[in-house]
Amino acid sequence: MWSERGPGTTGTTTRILDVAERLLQARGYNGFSYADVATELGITRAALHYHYRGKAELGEALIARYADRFSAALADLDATSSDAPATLEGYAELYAEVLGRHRMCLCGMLAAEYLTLPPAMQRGVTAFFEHSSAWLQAVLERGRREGTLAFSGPAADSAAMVLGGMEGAMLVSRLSGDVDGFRAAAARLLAGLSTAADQMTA
Amino acid sequence: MWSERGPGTTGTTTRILDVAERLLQARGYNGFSYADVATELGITRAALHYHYRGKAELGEALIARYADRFSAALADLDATSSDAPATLEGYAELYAEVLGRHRMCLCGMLAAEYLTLPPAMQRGVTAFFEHSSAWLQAVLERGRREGTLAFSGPAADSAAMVLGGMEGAMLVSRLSGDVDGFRAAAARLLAGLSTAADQMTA
DNA sequence: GTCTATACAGCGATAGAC
DNA sequence: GTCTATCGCTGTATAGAC
Repeated sequence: MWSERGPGTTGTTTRILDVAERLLQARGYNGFSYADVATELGITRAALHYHYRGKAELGEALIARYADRFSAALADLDATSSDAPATLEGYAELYAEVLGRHRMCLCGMLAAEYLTLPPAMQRGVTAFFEHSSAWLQAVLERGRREGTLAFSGPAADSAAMVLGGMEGAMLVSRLSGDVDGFRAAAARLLAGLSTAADQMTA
Repeated sequence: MWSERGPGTTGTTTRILDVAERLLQARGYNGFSYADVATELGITRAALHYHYRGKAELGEALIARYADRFSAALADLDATSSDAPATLEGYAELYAEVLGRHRMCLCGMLAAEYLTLPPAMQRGVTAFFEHSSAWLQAVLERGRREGTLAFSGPAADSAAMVLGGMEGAMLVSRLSGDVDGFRAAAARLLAGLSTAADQMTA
């Protein structure tokens, strides 16, 4: 589970990030408070300010850690997937895992609240999507070269379709908690890119 | 423009809804206040409470009006489109118009904040997506019967793909204000459903 | 229908003791 | 590293005058 912290680090800073991350992914940046985090950890708001100067700094740290973890998961997909379609299936599964824990993608959530975020957080969110989009474009172009993927027009357009499709399917599926519905929608989306014979029967 | 109010009704209640709607679509339910709406209208917060008992009631009214307007736009597409692919293109254009005004779909925004919403608003959001999904399924099945659309598996899966794809592409495109990018991604998504010869070159 | 005035809870943040 | 205490601000909401 790329999205879950192992039992490795148990320092206060890590525990703060873990609690705040869950609250942010479930309720949004404007939907949780320092008090929520502190109460859950059994400490006071003032103690939180020792670790993170303010909510904005906490937010920046959350984006940075999430982006690093996601980036590592993408690199792992590159290293272990047999071909481009398998890479894309693995990509969809990253989102499915998050949704299975009743959460929204952290940066997808922040994208909705974008106009209310501190500038540094806005930059982090933008960078996350640019990085994801660039990675997707590379996968798509590789697949087209390999002959395992087929699509017309710029790879950037199809990358935007896949990225947006994952975020949006997640956003809507979370309302009913329907992870299987998400997987089915994601599979349909990717089937439109595949050259495999089962693309119409998958 | 289905998403824009004409100069017809200029009553205070309508003007309140117009201002609050724009704030909600831009900043989210937890991202604007009664004071924001009142200030922009040049009245006090207390006056707002005369028209809407509380923020929750205002939110319910916003969802109801938006859902009605959207529903009417869908009915109009049914009545005026030549075939299923044209209907889907019109559907995508509804979202493009909203995005062109630098807004997120009202219910897509509320989907992100879902867990923080009053129960009555949650029901409204759920109903909006169920209605949209049912409409999309009907369009897809009609297109498959007509031979203008091709997809495998339950229509519900492809409907979820289209619905989620629109919401997500919107969510991400709004960060950079790239309406053309949205249109391109939406076109790629719909191309995967079409039986038309230009689906690989559109 | 809109105002002033006010109540009260919650927020993020800081100072200073331990 | 965590506490208590407190500040200033903003949030929603209400009472009562006009």
